[in-house]
Amino acid sequence: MSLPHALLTSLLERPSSGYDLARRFDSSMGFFWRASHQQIYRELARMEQAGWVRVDGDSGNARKKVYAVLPAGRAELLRWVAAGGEVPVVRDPLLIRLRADAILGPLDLADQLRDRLADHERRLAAYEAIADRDFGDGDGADRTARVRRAILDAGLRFERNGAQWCREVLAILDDEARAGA
Amino acid sequence: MSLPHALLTSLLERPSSGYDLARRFDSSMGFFWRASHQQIYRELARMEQAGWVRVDGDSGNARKKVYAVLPAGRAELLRWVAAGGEVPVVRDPLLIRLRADAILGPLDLADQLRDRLADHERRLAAYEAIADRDFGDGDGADRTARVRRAILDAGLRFERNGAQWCREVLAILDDEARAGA
DNA sequence: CAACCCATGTAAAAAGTTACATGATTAA
DNA sequence: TTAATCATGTAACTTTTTACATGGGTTG
Repeated sequence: MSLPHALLTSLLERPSSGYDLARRFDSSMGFFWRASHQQIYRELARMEQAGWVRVDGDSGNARKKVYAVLPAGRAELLRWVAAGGEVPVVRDPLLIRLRADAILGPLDLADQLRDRLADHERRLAAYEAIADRDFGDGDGADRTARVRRAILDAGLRFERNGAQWCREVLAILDDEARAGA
Repeated sequence: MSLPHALLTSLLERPSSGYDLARRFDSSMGFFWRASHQQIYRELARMEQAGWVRVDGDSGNARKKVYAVLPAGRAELLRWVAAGGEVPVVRDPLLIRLRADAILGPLDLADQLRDRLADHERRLAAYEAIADRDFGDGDGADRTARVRRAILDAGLRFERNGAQWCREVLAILDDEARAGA
């Protein structure tokens, strides 16, 4: 499982509450890992049990629990990073739908592809904004910045590639719509 | 859930046993959906219960159960295709590892990136072989072939893009290895 | 004072993974 | 005759999703 390690990484960057982490998993981190707040709260509780994190002296708000990584958590993260091995799973229902379309005949998927394209473009714009803000100045960058930039590039590439594919498929579907009209 | 609909699509193409389906999910179909044989057998049993498929007169082998789609299954598939809506989840542990590397300092990830690159290249070669075999002759293709080709293109693009990204990241990591030596 | 964001959880259901289990057929 | 592949399943466990639940603080 990778969620606890994603959380450890985030907490090493900056001690945070479950709520803060949930928001980060919704936005910037969301493109390579997603998790609901329920998952995050449960996992934080487990990690505290395991002695990987502790609740810091909360700042101001009585309900807010700010977690920080303990040495055991750091060790566990390093162990997991070195272990490697998992291959990410790809699962795209839209491709199943396209396959059904190929077998059963035209199933009117152009709108769904347009939605997907808009999705890619929206995220691409968001990532480009982050790129401009955080890496805009150029290449006087240190190692940390270069690696972080590489992570962002994975997202940029993914969205650009996905958008371009959507356009190609739409060209096929729109073409036949014209021919059929 | 999309697994039953992936199965319905496969069964519409050709009535098959759970074992056949499991093999297809391991190979050609594997790039956009994966499922273990346990999942598949359980799901086929549910689908039979629901009246979406039935066991065909088995051919020869007494143990083999060949499933075929019933009208209710076809209707369910069409309903699900039209419904749309899900956004595929992206979850890549390697990006979490890279993030840990950015925060904690060099964590020796070059080998893992080389493994990932080899993985992309291996799958790319497999998809290109399928492309040559099934779509090699050119563009005198009918609609079904064009849509099927579009599905394969999603895989080709994904692997090419992933491989290219790996090479970029390796350039960064190898660069600093040389500088550090 | 209403609406919205902050903040944390519980419970149940669905989906996916891992381990275990069995037996037939086929090719070397 | 032994090993590989065909063929189907059960059971236990883990992970993820969805629905439900509560209450404080802030701003218009």
